Parts: sequence; structure tokens; C-alpha cells
Amino acid sequence: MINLAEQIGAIPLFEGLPEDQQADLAAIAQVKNLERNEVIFSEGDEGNGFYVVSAGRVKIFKLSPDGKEQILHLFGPGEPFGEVAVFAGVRFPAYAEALDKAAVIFFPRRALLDLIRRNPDLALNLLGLMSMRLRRFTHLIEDLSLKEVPGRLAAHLLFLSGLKNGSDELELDITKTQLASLLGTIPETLSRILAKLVKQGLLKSEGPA
Amino acid sequence: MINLAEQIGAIPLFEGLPEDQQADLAAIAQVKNLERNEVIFSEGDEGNGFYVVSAGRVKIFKLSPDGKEQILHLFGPGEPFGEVAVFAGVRFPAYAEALDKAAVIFFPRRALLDLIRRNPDLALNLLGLMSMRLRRFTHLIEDLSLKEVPGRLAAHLLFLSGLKNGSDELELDITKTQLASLLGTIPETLSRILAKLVKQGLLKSEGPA
DNA sequence: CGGCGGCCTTGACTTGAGTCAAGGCCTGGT
DNA sequence: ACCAGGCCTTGACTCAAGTCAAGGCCGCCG
Repeated sequence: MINLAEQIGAIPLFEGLPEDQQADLAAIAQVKNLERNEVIFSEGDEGNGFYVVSAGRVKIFKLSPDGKEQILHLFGPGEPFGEVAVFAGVRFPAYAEALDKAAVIFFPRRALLDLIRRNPDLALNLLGLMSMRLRRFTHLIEDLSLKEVPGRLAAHLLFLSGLKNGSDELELDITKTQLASLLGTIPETLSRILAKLVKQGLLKSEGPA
Repeated sequence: MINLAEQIGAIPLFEGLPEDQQADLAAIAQVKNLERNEVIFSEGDEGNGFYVVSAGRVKIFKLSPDGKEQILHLFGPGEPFGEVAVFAGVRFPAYAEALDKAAVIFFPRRALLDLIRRNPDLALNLLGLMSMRLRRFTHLIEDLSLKEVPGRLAAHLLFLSGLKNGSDELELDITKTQLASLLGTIPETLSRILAKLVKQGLLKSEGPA
């Protein structure tokens, strides 16, 4: 918030963007500070812009009629979200909520479209980003439809361990309830499976969180 | 195949592209004719280009270790597929196979990237396309994790009926086995559910296919 | 300091949907 | 014309995972 232009320059998506265009962005960007659990947008809201996480974490999720939630993404600083609504010209297809006290930067739809027209590399960045997300979604779909919960859990833990260069020890920064929602299950089931893995000696677990 | 350039001009993705650029495309495009059930690419293959369906239909799907399949997309003439691998710079994340006797046009990766750099509107088209796919995937994920099979079936039928302006009568052009795979279930289950709906008078069903 | 509300765990029960197996029907090929 | 193979359906069984309920463990706020 102190220096918006600097923050914008640090967003990977806007990397390499000429200074004057970054300045243009800064001029129209709006920062929004959020309390923990504050709603950013709801499914069905008009999507007249997109967001980048500035601080804290944001979860994107779907809700079933009876309240069960499926987490689609967890985003941290520098990661954009809500772009789908901008390009597809539709309403937001999911909910967005701050996981912690957080801040997001909002860019109006039109500004982004203008910028892309002037800057093909930005378009390529965006295409790359969305491709990665599509890829992750195909993974999630595969898991949901073709694997059982223990398999999904294992895949997720291995994925996390992969991020840490294969360390065989890792710390989760989300609650188990959230992990359950990310895996498409419920806390009770997750708890049972973890207990079983520990009993089989395949896993050790420690502490809360 | 008789007139490749003309076909390329008719692809929605390339709509509005200057003639000379369409000609460039035609010069590097390769047409591939396919038998029914012929594999186009497999998960893990190098993704050095993308495809557009020219005739027939193509299914994109994931396979579980024990052979169960989850259909991700069904594409018909004019629809592109395999773009994710081009932009994310990764291997194909799923399998592609011809559903009927079909033909596809292949465009090498580099050509597409060049074209985008010269043509921002093409980039916007692509971004729109991928956004729509992301949106459909969020829907599928929601269905898989938050709804039971009857609900998914109902949603799918309503979706199809929506395409036909809400007609309350519709014809499926895929087998029930394929529909099952699209819904993330198996033919037996689908068959039972349809039978139940018919018995409850919520639905009538007719003929094979 | 005490109590309330999250979060996690465990147990008992229920159920949706998958597996396995068998039979009917239709189609295309020899 | 007939057989083989694919697709669909039905029945009996099994099982993974969800619901419901209860209890323990903090940590925060009044």
C-alpha cells in the first residue's frame, strides 16, 4: 500500500512490462484490505475485473447446496485470481475468501484488455498461467473420479514434498479441515486415514495444525 | 483436405485473422486422418504443437491405473485441443483419441507462438477459450465432489436441453458407456439410475444409442 | 480465570455406488 | 446366415466414505 507501483512491478504476471504501462496499471488499481474470512466475491457476481493477492492467502472454492465446500485453489502473494470471468465474459464461477488478514489489488477488466492488446508477452504470460491451472484441474478431476481418498492424500503429500526438493518432512500451513476440503473429502475421513497411515508406520504426525 | 486454407479460415479461433497469416498457417499445418478409436496422443507425450478437429469427434480423457476412464472433453469440428501443452511447456496431461473416423489439423508450437506475438486478438480469443474451459472444469469438479450421480446426470441433461433452447426432448449422440465416463461413473450405475427415473415417471427413454 | 467456540478425533451406523457375474440384443464381418 | 463382440441391463454382494453423535483439547475474549 505504501508503494503500489513497486508492488505491481513485483507481480510475476506483469514482469517485464514497460515502466509507463506499470504506471498506468498503478493508476487504476485499487487495493482492498481484508479481514480473516472476509468474502471477496461470490459465485454469480459480475466479473468486471480481476485480482492479485498482495498479502495473506486467499481461497477459491465451490459450495454445495447443503454447505459442503470444495477448495479449488489456495493463492498467496503475487498470484492472480478471477481472470476467468474477465476473459470468458461471465460471472464468477466460484467463491473467493480471505484465509487470513489479507490484501488484494483489483484491476478493472477494461484496463487489462487494453494492456494485452499492446503487449503480446503479457498475453503469453497469461496463457501460460491459465494452461497451468487447466493442467492442475485435470489432475484434480482425475483424482476425484479415479482415485480413492488415501490415494489423493498420498498424491498431495508427495506433491508438497516435491516442492521442498523431496524432503521427507513437511509442515502444513492449513488446517486439516481445509486439507480435507482441498482433497474433496471431510475432516472425519481425513483424520481416520491419517491415523491408519500412522499405525502402519508409513507416516509420523506431530502437533496440531 | 481439398482446400486446407479454406478450412483454416473457418476455424472460430482464427476468425478475423489477416489472409496472409492464414496462408502462413496453411503452409505449416499438417492434416492427419484417423480411424475410429485411433490414438492421437497419449498422456506424457511431448507437446510440440496443438490440434484442431477438422471432421468427426475427438475425446480427451484420463485413465486410472486399472483402466477406468474419465472423459474430460468431447470435441467436434472447429474445436482446438492440446493447447495446454503448448503454453505451459509441459507434456500432454491426458489422452486424445478419435471417437469416429475423423481428421485433425496439427499446428506446430512455434508457429502459434509467432502468430500470437503478431496478433493480440488471437491471444484474446485463446484466453477466452481457455477461460471457458476452466469454467467448465470448475463445474465438473463441483459435480464430482459435491453431487451424487443422479444430480450430475440431471445437470448434464438440463445442460444439453439448454443447448436446444429448452426442448424437453433430446437425442444423445454418444453411447451410454461414454456418458457414464463423462459423468465420472460406470455404465451399470447409469443404467440403474435411468431405470429409476423412468419408473418414477420423471423421464422417458427410447431406443438404443 | 473461566467458559465458549473451533478444530480434531473416535465410534457406530448408513448408504451410494462400485465389482462381479450373467443374460439379452443388435451389428458387422466372414 | 451365423457367429463374435460390443453395448446395455439386472441382480447380488461389498465396501469406501459419508452422517450423526460425543468427547477432548486448546486459545481467545470477556
